[in-house]
Amino acid sequence: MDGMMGWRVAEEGWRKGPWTPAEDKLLMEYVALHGEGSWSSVAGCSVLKRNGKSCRLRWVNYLRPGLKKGQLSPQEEGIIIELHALWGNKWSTIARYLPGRTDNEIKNYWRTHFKKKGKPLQNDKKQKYEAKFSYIQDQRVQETMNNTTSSESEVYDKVTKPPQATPQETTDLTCRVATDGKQQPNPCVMAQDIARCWDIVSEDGLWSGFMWNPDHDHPNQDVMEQSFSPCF
DNA sequence: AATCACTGCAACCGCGCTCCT
DNA sequence: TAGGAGCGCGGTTGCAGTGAT
Repeated sequence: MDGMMGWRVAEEGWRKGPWTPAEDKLLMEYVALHGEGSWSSVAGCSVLKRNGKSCRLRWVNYLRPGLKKGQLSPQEEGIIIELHALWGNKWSTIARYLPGRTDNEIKNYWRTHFKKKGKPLQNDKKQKYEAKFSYIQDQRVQETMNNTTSSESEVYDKVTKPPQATPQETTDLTCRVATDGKQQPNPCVMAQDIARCWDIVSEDGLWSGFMWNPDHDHPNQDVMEQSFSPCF
């Protein structure tokens, strides 16, 4: 297919370009057998002529169980707008708050719908959201200032920046430590932000439902409910 | 019906971070 | 502590599909 599709022939014998169903099957069998991770060993353990990087990308973006296919809902669109206004191009971070969606998908969606087009309505909406989120961030800075001895700049960093993988921040506003020891954004903080923003946005009639409607199935519903329930 | 332009999306690339030796 | 390997992330590329002319 490489030649047919016009993709370059890979160096070192690796295949590149679109994946075939047979390759997908091989990769799924490999993951079922060995689990996720250890992507560099895929080539050594299977007949797949793909490098580890390619395998990981294919798995994460297409084969992983629980992935949502199809168009993003208006709710998801709203979440992306909000989180992008807050964090910028931290696609993987944003993706954590959209179960079943990948960073690549969100990135593509943003580029397609908001960066390129620049439709007046969408720009208006985005500016509106950004203005309101700026207001919320200011409020949170004031609240945090009242509760800590941090300098204003430090507080702004905590409130506005995406979570960084530094141990010091694992107990701060934006991070928590997962059971595997890795830092994760704290969904509670985002829930509060989004819930408050939700109130504001709802006033405008821009959105029409709960952000993650419990009536809607999604693969990580238990985790999401567990994460968000203390905040609402 | 043919051609062109635009859009959406899958996949690749390079860089930086983390972990292990 | 330094260096290498592996992994994850963000940016970019290129193909396929679709609508407009």
